[in-house]
Amino acid sequence: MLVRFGFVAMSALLEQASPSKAVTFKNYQQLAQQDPGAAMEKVKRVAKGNLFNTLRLLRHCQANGVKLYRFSSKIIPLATHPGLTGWDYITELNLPLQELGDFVKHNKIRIAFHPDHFTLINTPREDVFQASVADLMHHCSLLNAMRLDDQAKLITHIGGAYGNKEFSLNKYVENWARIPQHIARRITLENDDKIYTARETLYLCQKLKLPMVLDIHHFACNHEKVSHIEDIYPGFVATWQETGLPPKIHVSSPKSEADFRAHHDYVDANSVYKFLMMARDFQLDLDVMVEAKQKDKAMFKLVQDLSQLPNIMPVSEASIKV
DNA sequence: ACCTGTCAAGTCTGG
DNA sequence: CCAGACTTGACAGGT
Repeated sequence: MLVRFGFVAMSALLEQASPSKAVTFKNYQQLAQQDPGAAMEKVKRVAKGNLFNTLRLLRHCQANGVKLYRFSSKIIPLATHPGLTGWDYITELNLPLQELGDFVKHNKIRIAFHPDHFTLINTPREDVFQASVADLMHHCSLLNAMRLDDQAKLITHIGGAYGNKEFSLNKYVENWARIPQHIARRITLENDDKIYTARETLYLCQKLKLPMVLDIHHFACNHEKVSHIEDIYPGFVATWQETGLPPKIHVSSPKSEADFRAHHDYVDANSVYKFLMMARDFQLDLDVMVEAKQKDKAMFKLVQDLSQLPNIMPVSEASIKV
C-alpha cells in the first residue's frame, strides 16, 4: 500500500516563508486611529504576503514529492474579526487565491484546513455557535475561491464536554442540523487528546456520515481502558469509503513523559511503524499528516527512518510502499 | 540582535 | 466563582 506524508503550514527548511504572519487587532486599532486607510493597507499587505508564501510552500512540496499539505488557518489576518466588517477579502484576494487553487489542482496536492479550537459546533452558547459557523464559512470561502472541491476538507474536533459528554455529543448532532450543507460536506472530525476519544469520534462520524481523522498520538493520550487502535481502524477507514480519498491519520510524538500531550520536535518512527504494520493487513492506501515542531524537516526524517525498517520501500522523499 | 510579555476568539482546572 | 492554564507563532516594545 502507498503511504504519503505531509506537514502543517510552515516549513523548517524554507526560510522567510511564514504563511501565518499576523496583524493584532490592538495594532490595527492603533494604526487606524492615525490613518484608517493605512491600517487596512497593512492587513492587506500581510494577507498577500501569507498567500504568496503559501504558494512558495506548495512549490516546495511539489519539488520534494509532498502531496499532502495543511494551509495555515491564520492565512488572512483578522478575517472574521468583528472590528473589520465589510472587508471583502475574497474578492480582493481572488487572483492569488485562484493561483493557489490552480497549483493545488495541477499538482494533485491534498489540502486541508484545521480551524482553531475556538470553532465549536457543540457549544451550548448561541453566540459561540454563530461565531463558529462564521469561521467555518470563512475557511470554506477560501477553498471555494481557490475552486477546490469537497475533497479539500476542514478538520475539526467535536468540542467541549460542558460537564456532560453524552449531552454534549447530542448537542453536536442537534447543532449539526444547522450547519449549511456546503460547509457540512467539507467537515471531518478528529479525536482529541483530552475530551473525545477515537471511539466517541467514530461513533459521531458513523452517525452523521462524516470522514474521521485518526490522530494516533491523541489516541495514546486519551482512550478508554478497553479500547485498542486496531479495533477502531476498520470503522475509521470505512468513513472515507465514499469520499474518493485515502483515510488520513495524524502522527506526532510526546515532548516528554511529563509533558506527554505536547508535541516533540520529531516523530518516533517506531510508533508509526507499529501502526503501519497493523494497517498493512487492510491493504488500503493511507495519508499521514506529521504534526511536529520541526515541520517538514521532521516529516522527511520520519520517511527516512521508516525506510530503514523491514517491509518498507521508499517511493519518494515523502512517500513509501508498505 | 535578542529577550519578554502579549495577542480576537473558548473551555477546563484548581484554588 | 474567578484567575490562570492551555497552545502557538509572531508582534511590540524594550534593552
